Amino acid sequence: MTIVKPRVIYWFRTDLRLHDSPALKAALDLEPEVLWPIFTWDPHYVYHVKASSNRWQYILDCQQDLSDSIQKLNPKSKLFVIREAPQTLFPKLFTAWKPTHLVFERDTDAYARERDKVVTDAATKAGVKVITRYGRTLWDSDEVVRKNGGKPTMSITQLQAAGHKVGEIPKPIPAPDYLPDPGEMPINFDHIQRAETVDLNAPHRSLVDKTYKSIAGPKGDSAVETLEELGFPAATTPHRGGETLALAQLEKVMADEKVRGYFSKAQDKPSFNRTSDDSSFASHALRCSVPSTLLLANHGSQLLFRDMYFAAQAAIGSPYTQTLNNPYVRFIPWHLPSKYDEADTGTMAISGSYQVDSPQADKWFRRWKAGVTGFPFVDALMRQLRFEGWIHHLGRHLVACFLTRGGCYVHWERGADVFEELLIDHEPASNAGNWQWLSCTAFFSQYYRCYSPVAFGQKWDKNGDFIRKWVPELKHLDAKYIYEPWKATQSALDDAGVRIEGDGLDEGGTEGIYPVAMFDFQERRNICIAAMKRAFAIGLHGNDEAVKNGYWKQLFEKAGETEMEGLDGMDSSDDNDDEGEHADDADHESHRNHNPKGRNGGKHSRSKSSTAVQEGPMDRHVKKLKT
DNA sequence: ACATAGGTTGCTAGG
DNA sequence: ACCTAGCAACCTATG
Repeated sequence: MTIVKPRVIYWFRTDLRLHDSPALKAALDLEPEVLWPIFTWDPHYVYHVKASSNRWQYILDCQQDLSDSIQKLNPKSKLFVIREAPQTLFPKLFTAWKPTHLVFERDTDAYARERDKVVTDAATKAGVKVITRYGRTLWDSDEVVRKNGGKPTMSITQLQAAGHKVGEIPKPIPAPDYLPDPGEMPINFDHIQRAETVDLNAPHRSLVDKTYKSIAGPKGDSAVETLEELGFPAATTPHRGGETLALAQLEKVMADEKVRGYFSKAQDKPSFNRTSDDSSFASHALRCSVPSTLLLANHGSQLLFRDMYFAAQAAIGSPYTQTLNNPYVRFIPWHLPSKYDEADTGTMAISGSYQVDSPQADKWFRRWKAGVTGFPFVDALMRQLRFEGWIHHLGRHLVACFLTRGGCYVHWERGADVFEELLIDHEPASNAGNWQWLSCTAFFSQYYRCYSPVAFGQKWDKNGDFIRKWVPELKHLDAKYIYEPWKATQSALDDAGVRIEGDGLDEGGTEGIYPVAMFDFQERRNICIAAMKRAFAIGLHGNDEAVKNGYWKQLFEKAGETEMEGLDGMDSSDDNDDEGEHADDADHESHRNHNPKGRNGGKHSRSKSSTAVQEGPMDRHVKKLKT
């Protein structure tokens, strides 16, 4: 009898790190004869998930740093990057390389689980043993869900109670001090290039996409991809990714906090300008480099929210990142709703595009995205987001509230799309969860607490230094007006050398011109709060029949709602919303947007929260009326 | 059943 | 600089 020593493929995915990796430890505990550290480029992420150059650069940084760290431990090894979908690649590797084990860190999102099942089934068929561990979160999200009665964790109390039942958070595992040699890596099989026709990133590519041109890259050495290979222009972010850098930053922050006596105090006053040198770096450190357990000491509360979102995602599955079919998110008839993939009736997953039910709301959305809303604090944040791929999480609160329930009344899925594209620290579970939180569709519901684009920033930055940095048009404006330039006197504007005009969308950054504010914030705030109140009274959720079959519209109309999908803005009545050429006829019907006060929908079966997951009385009502 | 307290991180006016 | 009450009134957790 011959004893076969383990030959292990370690499959790196989002866990681009060596420290505190239970899965990597499990792989090394096998005492393998050979270990292949590999990364596979998955077309799902390349073509179906929007990402900016900054995001790609950050991920490539993480991969390159990991590869360097592996090579330091064993000069024969590195991160071998293979350009093919894992679902088609692994069955061929199992035959060609003859591994005994495949090891990886589990994910909680629906796509990854589906993909991993395909790969795991292929492994089983090929006689390869699969070992997985959790490792991205404080507790195993699936365990948390189990201890929470199989239900998603929709509050911090639930998460803490469930986490307590799961047990102690394990101590961080040190990085390994050796790695076995990689085995032979014959590529004696056909390379399947991408089959997809969809490419959500096409508009952002400036070069020809060569991502899948060859299985081992242009030099045939399985090196980390470059932005050029991916077809993206150079990144603008000053933030670099990678475990080595992130750990060094963590060490510095902890040392600083000790010196300043902040060690036990979770929160300093937010500073929107500081980034990599303060506690806010935690979010992008978490993305793929620094294990959460190492951050626990001084970022404890933030991490609990993250675990809450991951466990919610683990329980809810694919509808977690959307409204439709999601029993746990409130239905609110926001503008610019997602288009759903008609062909894919099984999951009803969002297809990435949206309906322009209101040209006005669409313009507000495009101005928000471009950082030309005419609200300087909003614009500063959105411009920093685009350039750096990072903004302070309180800044994220403000711009998210402004786009959804506290200004534009645009669907939170639009905002989540933009953050997904631009944030280098983007994680789907946290992104969707936070957008649901801020828009009061799940996790949080106090919609009358509404962030002001003027007052919120002033609390910490009276002089508007943050605005001056990112909105240079207003650099010399008196601090009295910097948050609300529409109030500035002509002489103050003249002194600052700025004119307030246009919508900021067409000109290519004309110097000395800053756009007119999109709307009167107080007015929009009141309209939105009133609309939220009526939507809460109607009480629909993402899986209610009335939402799926469109009957919701009649319910909202009966309640006298006008601030909703499809019911406004089909004329160009808004006085700020003209295209600049026909300003004179802009004031007709200017009162059209005002909500009639009065009847609210409260009488319509206020579905209690506990009925959200079942068929409520509303559903019977709807079915009856539908025939 | 019902009441009460609490909830990452709201804003404003007033002391 | 820092606190409080009032605003209008959401949901969850607990006893």
